[in-house]
Amino acid sequence: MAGRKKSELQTRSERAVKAAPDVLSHDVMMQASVRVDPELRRRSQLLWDDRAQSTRGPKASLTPDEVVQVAMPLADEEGLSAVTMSAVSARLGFTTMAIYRYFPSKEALLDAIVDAGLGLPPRPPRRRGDWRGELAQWARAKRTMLCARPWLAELPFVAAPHGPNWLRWLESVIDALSATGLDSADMGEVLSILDGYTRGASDTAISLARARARGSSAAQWAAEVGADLGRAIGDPRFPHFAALLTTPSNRPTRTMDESFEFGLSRVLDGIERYVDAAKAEHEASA
Amino acid sequence: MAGRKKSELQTRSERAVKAAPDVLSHDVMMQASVRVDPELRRRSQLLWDDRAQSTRGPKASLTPDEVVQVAMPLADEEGLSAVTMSAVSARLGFTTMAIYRYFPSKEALLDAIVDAGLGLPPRPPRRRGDWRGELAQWARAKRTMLCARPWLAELPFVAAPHGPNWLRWLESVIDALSATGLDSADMGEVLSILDGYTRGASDTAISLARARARGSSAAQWAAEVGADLGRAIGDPRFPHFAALLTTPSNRPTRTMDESFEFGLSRVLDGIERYVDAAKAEHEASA
DNA sequence: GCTATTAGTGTACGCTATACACTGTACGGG
DNA sequence: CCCGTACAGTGTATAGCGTACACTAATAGC
Repeated sequence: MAGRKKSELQTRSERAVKAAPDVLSHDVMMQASVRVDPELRRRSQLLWDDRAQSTRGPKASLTPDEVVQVAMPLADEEGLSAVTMSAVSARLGFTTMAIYRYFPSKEALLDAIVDAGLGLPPRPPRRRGDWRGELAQWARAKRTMLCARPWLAELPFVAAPHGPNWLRWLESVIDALSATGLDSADMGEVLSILDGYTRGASDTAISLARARARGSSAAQWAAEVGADLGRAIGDPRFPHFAALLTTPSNRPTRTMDESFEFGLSRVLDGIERYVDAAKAEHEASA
Repeated sequence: MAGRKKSELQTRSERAVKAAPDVLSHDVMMQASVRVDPELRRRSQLLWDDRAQSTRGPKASLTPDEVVQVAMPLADEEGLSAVTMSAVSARLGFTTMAIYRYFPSKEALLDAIVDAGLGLPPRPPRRRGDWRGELAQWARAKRTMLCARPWLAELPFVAAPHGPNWLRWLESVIDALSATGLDSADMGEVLSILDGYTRGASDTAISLARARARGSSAAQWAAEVGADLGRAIGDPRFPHFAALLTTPSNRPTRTMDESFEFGLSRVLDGIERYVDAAKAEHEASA
């Protein structure tokens, strides 16, 4: 902490990197004895520990959870940028600095808000074993959650500490994946495909919903996006895209939900093919 | 513009939404006559127009492009948060307010920086028609680009205007997709799967690279993430995840690149299956 | 040359996060 | 019992942000 000049808030994703992709091994994940950035460690701890061991002094009039429960509606109603320390504290009826008794920085508060915003993953069905159905259910639930809290998509996913709810979602999808019989490494990859698709598709839905709220109809949203995209028509640099815009589909138009389901099926197709192949290979060797 | 009180910067993704997914039809995209938020329209225009029709008055000592070309290294070197109006102007040797002669707001400048940061998509190969190979090449190029400019991932993808380079990437992937013979609606879905996977996988790679830059080894990154994730081990709420962490893989560990390739293959498998089915159906009906 | 237009400057404002010194409260040890 | 200590919440101050606005000075058309 000592000697740091710049605002701590800006450290969330400050340091840029030339990014040489490299080994991310399973084994290395298990080495726990390495020294870790103390600030990140602290933020992570705040998400997990119940810190209630103080005895002396006045009683706290709030809990960290109360602060989060007040801040979240603020984000829901007025967007993430409305979540300022003073706005949150005003809703609580305290001064701005009071919040710093519960969270050491806005960053830490946001971590908690995000994790609370994730909520709980869907309950597994009673009849287990249909991994494809369960993965689909998980993806639908996640998309619904992300669309319900669009401000989650405004935060850089990268480098945020992972709280209890984040881990619950992870546990949930791994639970479903366990029925595939895949190797643990493969499970990780499959998971990243499914999650990547789900988040991307949610972005699209959010983008539509947001424009809808801004103005009015889907038509207006289309006009806004189309204002960019429409430039492509007639521009010699974008012939295929222009063709895609102008060529009408010969089947009935899909709704957003149908689009999501369509893509989800393709994703699960790819996964299923690998699961089957892996199963066959496993049986052959046994 | 008149009467707006809040900082214009915060409007990028300000208005939150209850998000009822709905129709996103192809036809509605084509209705161009709808009224559009004038500010967004303005920002979009700035990305596309060459605005050089002034005649009277002193000559401009800069161009918008020069500003962007100075701002981008700033983001590369010191992260997105280092891109402040005063930092950019200082590098240019002008006062802060000078930039506002070229971009009406920081938002508009960021739009331009992002589009410049996207760069150009890969050139299509001479031998055309191998759509699977071309899609893979596109995804690899996009991942490389995203990893090289990790600050792109820090900006909310949602609702940003789409500039020329963004459209070039889109054109490029649609070009490759054209060889599939898919319906235009289907192409859109397939594209969203591939792009979602690519962006998600890039996030992971960035996260690793960033932690590497912050501290040192992959081991340290693993310790940071593991500090969160390691809590799961022994926690009764996360049995499957703990099992995944502790069960060693029986095959050699994948590198990040190998992981990406593996997932990419699964994604393309799913797409290929649909392409084949669609082709078969089309031939049957013809 | 006059004048309208425009590039860049200087100043000021409101907003942000948050450091720091303070006040008052309430428990635990004497 | 009461006093000292630890801690909750307040008040004030600061640095930095984006940007509105009034200004100066330079340019080109009439």
